Amino acid sequence: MSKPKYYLTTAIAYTSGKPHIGNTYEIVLADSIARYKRMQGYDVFFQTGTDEHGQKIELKAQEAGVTPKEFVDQVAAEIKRIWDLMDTSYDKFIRTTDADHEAQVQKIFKKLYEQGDIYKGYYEGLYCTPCESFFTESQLVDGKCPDCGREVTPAREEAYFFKMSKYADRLIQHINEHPEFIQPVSRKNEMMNNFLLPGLQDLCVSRTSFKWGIPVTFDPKHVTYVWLDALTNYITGIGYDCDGNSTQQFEKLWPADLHLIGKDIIRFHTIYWPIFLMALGLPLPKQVFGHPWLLQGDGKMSKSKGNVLYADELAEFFGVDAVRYFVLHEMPFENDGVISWELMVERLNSDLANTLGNLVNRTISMTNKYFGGTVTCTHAEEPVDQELKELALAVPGKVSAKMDDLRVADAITEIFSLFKRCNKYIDETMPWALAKEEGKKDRLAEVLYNLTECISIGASLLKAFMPKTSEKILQQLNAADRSLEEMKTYGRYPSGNKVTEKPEILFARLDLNEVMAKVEERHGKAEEEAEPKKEEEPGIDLEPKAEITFEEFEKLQFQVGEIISCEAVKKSKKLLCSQVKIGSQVKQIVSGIKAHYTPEEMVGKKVMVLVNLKPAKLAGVLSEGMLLCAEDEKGELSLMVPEKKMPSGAEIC
RNA sequence: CGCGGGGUGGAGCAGUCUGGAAGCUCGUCGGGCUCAUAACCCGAAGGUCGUAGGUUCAAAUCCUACUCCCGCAACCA
Repeated sequence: MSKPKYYLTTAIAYTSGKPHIGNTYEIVLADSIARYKRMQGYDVFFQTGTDEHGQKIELKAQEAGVTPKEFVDQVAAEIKRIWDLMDTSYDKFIRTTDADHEAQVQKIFKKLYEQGDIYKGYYEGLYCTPCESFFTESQLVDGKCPDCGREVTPAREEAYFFKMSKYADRLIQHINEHPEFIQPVSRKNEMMNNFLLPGLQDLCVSRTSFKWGIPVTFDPKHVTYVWLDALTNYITGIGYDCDGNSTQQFEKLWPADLHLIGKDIIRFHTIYWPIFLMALGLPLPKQVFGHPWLLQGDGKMSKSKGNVLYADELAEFFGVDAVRYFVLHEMPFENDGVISWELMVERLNSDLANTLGNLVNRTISMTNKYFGGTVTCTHAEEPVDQELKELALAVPGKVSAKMDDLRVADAITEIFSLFKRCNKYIDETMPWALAKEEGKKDRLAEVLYNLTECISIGASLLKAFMPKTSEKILQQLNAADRSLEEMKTYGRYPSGNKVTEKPEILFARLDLNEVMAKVEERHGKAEEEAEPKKEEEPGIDLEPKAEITFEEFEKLQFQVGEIISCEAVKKSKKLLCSQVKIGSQVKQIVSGIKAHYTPEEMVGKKVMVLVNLKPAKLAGVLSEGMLLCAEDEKGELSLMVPEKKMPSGAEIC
């Protein structure tokens, strides 16, 4: 009998920049599931990849002075490098710029158009011509363009739309009949109540405002807009063909067993994607799991600096498996999790170094010390062994149960409960005391045998989560990796085997202060390098603006202003509201610099103010001018202050 | 009234759907042990479960209002 198949995917990563630890979490989570399913005997196919089209990438590429393709090639390579670094066992890495994907998307678009699911319509909104952007009523500021403040005009852009409503009833029925379809279940009601039941809006599936996308074959000024391009990767990646010539692989793998995605895109995967599939006459994926997010806690550490955590940097400090352990174990099932350097160090020390590493180390050391490394099963049993053995036999089943519910963190906890029990067992049996009594040699051997056996089972279970560590432990114990089936019998470790003579430290304890010092040193360095070495400073080139006359320049009135008080604007995240004394008058000015200056440090500063700017409301607060700042490519801001002491109100000209 | 999530001992979380003795891991303190990576084992302290009402014999759990925090969006004059 052939093995049952299991097809799982991650969302494809958007190639606008280097993926941070939160993005990396998803692929590691998927990897642990894929590996565990393989252990359970499934024929697993695991697909991941990159989403490479869109206006944002077009812009980023332009900024970087390269073609969009060059840009995404580079980012996709970086993403792949990190996925590989994290030891993820994906079978296919699809890119939406792959020729076969693009060809299928074009065919799918055409087919859906021909069968009437896609129609040509107009994307309507308020348009700001200079900015080339559409806005909704609510986005406008004082009825004007939020970007440039100019008038907007009602306008419409030609676009293709997908008729979502046509399939809504079928989808509602499907969701109701398949309670396992949306995971966690709490998300199901959200989708139903917010989107499905009120009535679905048709989805815009093409754009004419940018070029970097898959062209619509029969109307080339349009490119396919994101979801029809991105979601279809799940079928094109395994050989779907719209004309009916799909590969055998596709026939075997589809429908997918699991789409693993971030909770932010659940809507697209549980509503639009199923509807696209219905339109194509394909079965729906069996399950969509929207995992929570990994957030970076403790923004205090270096708020204004880039304290974004990246998988490769974390791996450098802690090792790949420690990072995998952290993200897998620390992530709650439904709520968002937190990651920080401090928490990483704490987890590594307590779980990996103390509980696991030290257990392996002390067991091997004792075996060497008392028996020259030979592990012997003497059957000198005692009642105290029973509990340990029972647990060792029970744990694999518990792990499988947790994994079937996608509760990866809980599954790992189950494995570690076995290691903890082993540590306790050592205390209960006191091998060092047995060693002193000549008549207890057999008992001592049996105790060490039990430990070796239990650690072997635990290590084999770890394979899905920490593959390298699993391998290392088994090697040190000279034990075979065992299958889940083999874990059902106790005592498979061959009596008479020898463990390694020199146990290698699996996870070294780390000192938090040292780690933090290193982190600061590194991040501090990066800044220093950018600051004082002026020769190496790359400089920033801006898009040149149109020339202006001196008369035009003279219309602008700049003066020195003294900030006499400053407070944060409530209900806004980035705004500070300052009272600025300019000569004898005081103006209220709102600025988007909360991330860079605290209200306290603002007070007393003498700054450069554009005084005669038309007042406007920001977040409901009146602003009567503008504080001038320099901004670097990272968005760091620096207020412009006079180089010598100047009175408030002094003209800047 | 933009959308969504959340407030449970010092930290990170479970428990909330399906009310019924507040639990886990870490940290702290005390004790034990010495094979081991100052580790391991045992014990203890520490919580009005965000606030205020309500339903109930019984509320962390259900209902209402309020409040604070986070992510996205917006704001960046």
